Amino acid sequence: MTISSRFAVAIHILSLLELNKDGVSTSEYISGSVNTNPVVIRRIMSMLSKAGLANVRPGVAGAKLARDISEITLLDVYRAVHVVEEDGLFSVHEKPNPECPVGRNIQTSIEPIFSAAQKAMEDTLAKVTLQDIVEDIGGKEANVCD
Amino acid sequence: MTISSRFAVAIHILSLLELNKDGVSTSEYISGSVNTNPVVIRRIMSMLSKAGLANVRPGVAGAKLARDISEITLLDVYRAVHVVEEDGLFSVHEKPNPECPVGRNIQTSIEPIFSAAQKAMEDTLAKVTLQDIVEDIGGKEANVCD
DNA sequence: GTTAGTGTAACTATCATTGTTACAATGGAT
DNA sequence: ATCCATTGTAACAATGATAGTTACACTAAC
Repeated sequence: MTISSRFAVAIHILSLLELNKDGVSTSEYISGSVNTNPVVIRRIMSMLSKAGLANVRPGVAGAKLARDISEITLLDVYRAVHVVEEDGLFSVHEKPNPECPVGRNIQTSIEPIFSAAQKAMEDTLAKVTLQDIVEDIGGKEANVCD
Repeated sequence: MTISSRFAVAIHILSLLELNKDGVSTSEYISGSVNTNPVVIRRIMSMLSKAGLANVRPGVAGAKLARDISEITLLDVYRAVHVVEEDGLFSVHEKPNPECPVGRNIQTSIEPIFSAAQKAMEDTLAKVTLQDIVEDIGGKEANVCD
């Protein structure tokens, strides 16, 4: 099991929007950098747009960041692309036997721990901004895709 | 996406082995508490056995814990059932365009962060032992499944 | 009006998960 | 030695998510 690459692609997209901020970032252009189908990009872009991270308009070529990259955390991106639901990282078997002490208590015993573990992961994402990524990626690279 | 319920079931199984330590915990018996098929239990038990957390023998009815529950962390269980590979919680798109500064750097920029986030989650699991679970579940419950 | 680009539905292929049946192998009970 | 409950595992089905693809309606810049 893995968390969908949608998340990584979304980070890629937003970083590219920043580094290509003076150019026109169409889904075609972005898909060339990500190396996938433009529709995949548009689907993710739609989620980013709904989450208020990027702006796109039908008919108008090119997406733009909706906020400064220093104000977008990886947690924002992660939530935007719906890769993991709230308290939904771990799944728990649904119908344990209520006749059994273990069966009738296991869910409530485990859930807070699973929840805390998920939160620890998400807190880590919250501490990183797109700016950190872009600095790491493009700080030394002068140009954008040819 | 969710982490397989194998993990939750494994915790359930091991907790049950503890609370039923004086009884005979066959896959049939356990499956009754988990409410699933005995084969599902045997499959998970096989992983727990390989990981040195439980002992089972072909032909001999009933599994037993291989260690004291205070010495088994949820991380041990999580690793045992292979729900997430090392550095494999997040997936990264595999072939970004090397011609593009973003494409050729995104993977190495993101990976350490993904790795740290995963580690934060796993560290949380490492801090909880089966004893914590069993105390929470069965501390007040006197009996085991009828 | 033409045209490039976005939005989205629909379909495919692939994969992991979970449950199921089936059966060989094991070892305790008799 | 035989019986038989149990374990170990292969094989298969059903389900659901993912990622890619084609197709096409809709939008707005020119």
